[in-house]
Amino acid sequence: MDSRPTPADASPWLPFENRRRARDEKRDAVLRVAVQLFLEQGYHRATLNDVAERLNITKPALYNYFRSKDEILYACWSLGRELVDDAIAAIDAGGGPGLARLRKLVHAYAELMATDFGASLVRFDPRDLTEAHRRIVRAAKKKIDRSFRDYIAAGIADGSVRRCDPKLSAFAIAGSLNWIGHWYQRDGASSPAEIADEFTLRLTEGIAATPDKPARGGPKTKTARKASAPGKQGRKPPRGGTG
Amino acid sequence: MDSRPTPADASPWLPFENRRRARDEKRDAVLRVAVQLFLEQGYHRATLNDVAERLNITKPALYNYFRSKDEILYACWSLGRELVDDAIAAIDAGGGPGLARLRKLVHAYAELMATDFGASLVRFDPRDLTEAHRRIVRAAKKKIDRSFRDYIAAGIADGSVRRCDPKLSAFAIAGSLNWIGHWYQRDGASSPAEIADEFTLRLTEGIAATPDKPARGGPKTKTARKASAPGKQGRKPPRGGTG
DNA sequence: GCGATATATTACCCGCGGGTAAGAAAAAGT
DNA sequence: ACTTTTTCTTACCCGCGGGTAATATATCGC
Repeated sequence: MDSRPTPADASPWLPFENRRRARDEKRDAVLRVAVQLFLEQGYHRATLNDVAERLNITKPALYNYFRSKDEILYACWSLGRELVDDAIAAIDAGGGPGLARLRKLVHAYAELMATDFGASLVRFDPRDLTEAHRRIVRAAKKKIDRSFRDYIAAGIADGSVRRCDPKLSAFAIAGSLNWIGHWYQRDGASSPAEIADEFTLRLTEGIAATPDKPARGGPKTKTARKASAPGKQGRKPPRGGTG
Repeated sequence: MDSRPTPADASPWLPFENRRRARDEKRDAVLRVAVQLFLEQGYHRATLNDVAERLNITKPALYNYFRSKDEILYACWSLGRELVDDAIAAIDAGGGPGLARLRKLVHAYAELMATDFGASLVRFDPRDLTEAHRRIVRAAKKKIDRSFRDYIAAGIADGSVRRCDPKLSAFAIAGSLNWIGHWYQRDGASSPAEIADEFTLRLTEGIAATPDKPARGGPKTKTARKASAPGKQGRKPPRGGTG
């Protein structure tokens, strides 16, 4: 019985059936629900009871997988961090002129901001974490910021980017991207891919060395529909469905 | 004794002296301290006891001026809103080409983000407010967004701005500005004026119709040191001192 | 001075929510 | 089938913090 493929987003704790999945899967399920709830209600308003309820379990069961609420928060953030790190690693490995790398990063980051774990990078408050975790967060953010600046600086060096202050330019670009995590919603007018395409263009055309002739034909953004970022992304679908 | 001119940022409730100031001044003092604490610790971590303590009073005394914690939050936000609205009104009154108005708005908004009440516009979570207040917040944000879009659209119409999607461009610009409210700190490397100058340039050069030849000489940002935005800003110093 | 009003204090309530203890129910080992 | 181990539930603790009641102290009009 029960040959249904489990709706992919469903809880592994089916109301009273086969509870036999691996521990890690359950842990992941907790995180998926938690990040969703934390984003939806805000960390402080979302209670562990809420999280448990959505999983068809009770609060204390969560403590089999996590030691505290803030550890769950950190784990969510941590998954998002992995995604960014992978993206950066892939770009670094790829090489190319500074501007090209910057654009890849902008594109990948923009798409990330439209995912739950990606958004958690910018919507969670580090002050809710322990000092130890907070240090890690600070370091990770610094690293991301560094990537933006390095690509810009590299671009200036290799001539693909106009002279500018890499620090403030990075702030401007990253700020714009981070904000996506605050306003993007699945039922919005633009798809993540469209947003990423558009932002990649807009945020880099200002500092690109070559004027770049931005689509004289019209403001249509659906030019680069070809799934954009090739590798890196498909590894761990943050929650494939329509949401 | 005690002829000191009260350090300007100090509490009107001096430990045990002349408590005789006007009600509104005290209310304002509550808000000044509250917004500071809410930003510094986060709304949920900051307790009313904390607020009261910094004012040399006790928690229940606050209830002479506000009915609840979230009302204080709203009042803080509301002050920030006034500042933006004033800025927009001044720009609208001034007229000029779309790009010029957009730049004025960017500049004013950037400087606002470096103030407590300005930052509260983007760092407070509307979900902490009552539904009624939340609606007001939504409307206000929509209005601000509208201004950005309108200036861009006007710029496209009058030829000062290149063709682009006003909606996404506004998102990109506003996002970048909003993010200032998250990273700016008084002891940072750049002053609000410098940041505002730099962002005004960077965020609009991409969509400006005239290439604008951005300072070929070098990445020095102090070019536009001439107090930038003329009127509108000096009216109500958000807290003049060095902070 | 004296009563009325505004403003502050002390002492308290209480609900919410993170976290825990003890034990039931599955799963797994043998 | 039995024990052992893991996982989950029921029932609870308790501290924090928003909010209130009752009362005291200024302040002001007279």
